[in-house]
Amino acid sequence: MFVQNPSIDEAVRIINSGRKRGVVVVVGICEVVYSGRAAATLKPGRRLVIVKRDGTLLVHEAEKAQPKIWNPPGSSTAAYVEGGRLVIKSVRSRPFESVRVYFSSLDFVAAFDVETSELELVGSEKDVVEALVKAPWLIEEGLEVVGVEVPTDVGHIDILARDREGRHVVVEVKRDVATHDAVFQLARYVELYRKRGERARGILVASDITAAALEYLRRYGLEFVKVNPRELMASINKKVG
Amino acid sequence: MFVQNPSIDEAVRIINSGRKRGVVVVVGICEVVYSGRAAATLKPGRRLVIVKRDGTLLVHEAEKAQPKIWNPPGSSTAAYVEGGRLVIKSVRSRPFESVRVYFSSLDFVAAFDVETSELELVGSEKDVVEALVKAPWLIEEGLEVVGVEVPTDVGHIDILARDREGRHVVVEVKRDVATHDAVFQLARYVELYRKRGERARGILVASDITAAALEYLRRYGLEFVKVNPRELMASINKKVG
DNA sequence: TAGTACATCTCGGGC
DNA sequence: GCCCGAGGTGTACTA
Repeated sequence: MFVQNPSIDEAVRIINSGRKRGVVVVVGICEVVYSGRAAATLKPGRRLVIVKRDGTLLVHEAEKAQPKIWNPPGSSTAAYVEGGRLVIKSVRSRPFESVRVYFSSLDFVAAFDVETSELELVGSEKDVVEALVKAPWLIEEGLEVVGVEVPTDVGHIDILARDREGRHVVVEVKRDVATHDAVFQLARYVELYRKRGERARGILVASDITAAALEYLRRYGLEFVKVNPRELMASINKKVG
Repeated sequence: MFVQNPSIDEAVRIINSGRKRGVVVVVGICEVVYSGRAAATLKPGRRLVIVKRDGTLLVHEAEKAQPKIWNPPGSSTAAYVEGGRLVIKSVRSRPFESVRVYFSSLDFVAAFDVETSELELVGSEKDVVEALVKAPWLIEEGLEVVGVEVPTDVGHIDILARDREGRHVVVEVKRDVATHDAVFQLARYVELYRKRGERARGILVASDITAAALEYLRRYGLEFVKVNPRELMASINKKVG
């Protein structure tokens, strides 16, 4: 169901009724006004506007992955006519944010029966942690896992373990390049034990680490173990079947 | 330039040539395979696929603001025919990631002369910092700004100042609710001075703060000043004109 | 609902 | 190109 060079009334009808079926796509020359936590306006230009059935509004341009202006799911989005122009207005309540799209000309309007499906993603940090729990020897020989996602006063410890000498080992996992933030995070956890006078080691497990982060790591007496998430997943799948 | 129920050859032509002009929109039943740092597949379903002239590939469904699958700007994205089916393939080099969209049926293909424009956003953290630099008394009476975005070993200090007693004051600014992360960040900066034996205070400026963050703040001997970004911007505009 | 942490985050600025 | 941090981040999960 779509219309080239639609009349304004047709456009309003398609946007308001077609949206429920899935996704509405509108292309035309428009101004966009955003006002909420911040504020911005887009001068007249041809843009791709998407309205989804969950209230999502996206205003895309010819570059970049992110929409220039948007309102997230749960927004109240609808079309109407004002001063002879098509207007799409979207309002989000908390925090309050409003987006209005004023069309001066319409190239195209269409509603599509697009659906939503489940995505099973493999390789997220959670998967990496799970894999390491199953194969802690990949971090260090003789490591015994004591806990996963252990809550502390200053955040969650990804993996808590004991080494062969019975020392606490805090393991912080990053699926890609670790920055100094990860080091400070790890340092906070290790500090909890060291303050209590207990011997504790900290190991940062990541696919790589920035030079600055590595320096801090050494300074704090922490360790780095390089683990490639892809290879890790592969080796685990091989082992486990 | 658009075609309903296009032939596969038409679709390939429109996608590969029309993309350069701006944005190509394809709707049809497709399977999607993503493989890279992580991996995922989408079972056959009707989806909205967008190809941008900068190589961006977006696979959208009927809900959520984010695409289910995507490849960012700079990817090599192109269409071709394989086994009688339209395939859109997108490859990103570093890190390597590949997305392939296999269409079993096509509802719609179109290329639009969408452009890109400049967005002037008002109310970002940078704006808040600038406003506070102009009106430091809103943080504390008698505060003298010494530096902005001051680089340190552990990150950039938003605002560096001196109080009436000549003490260093590190100001960390968050435009919305500050979490414990902001506190730890601030603590890192203040620690730099305190370690050197210099007296230093730390002030977290934000529109609000979580209970947990406030507790850490007190524990570290740091302070919180509530500043509403919108009111701040308004008051500054009034003052400055 | 608020708080927390992850994301194939994306994006822009600095060096 | 790497590094770093903000983002109107969005998204899922949990208490």
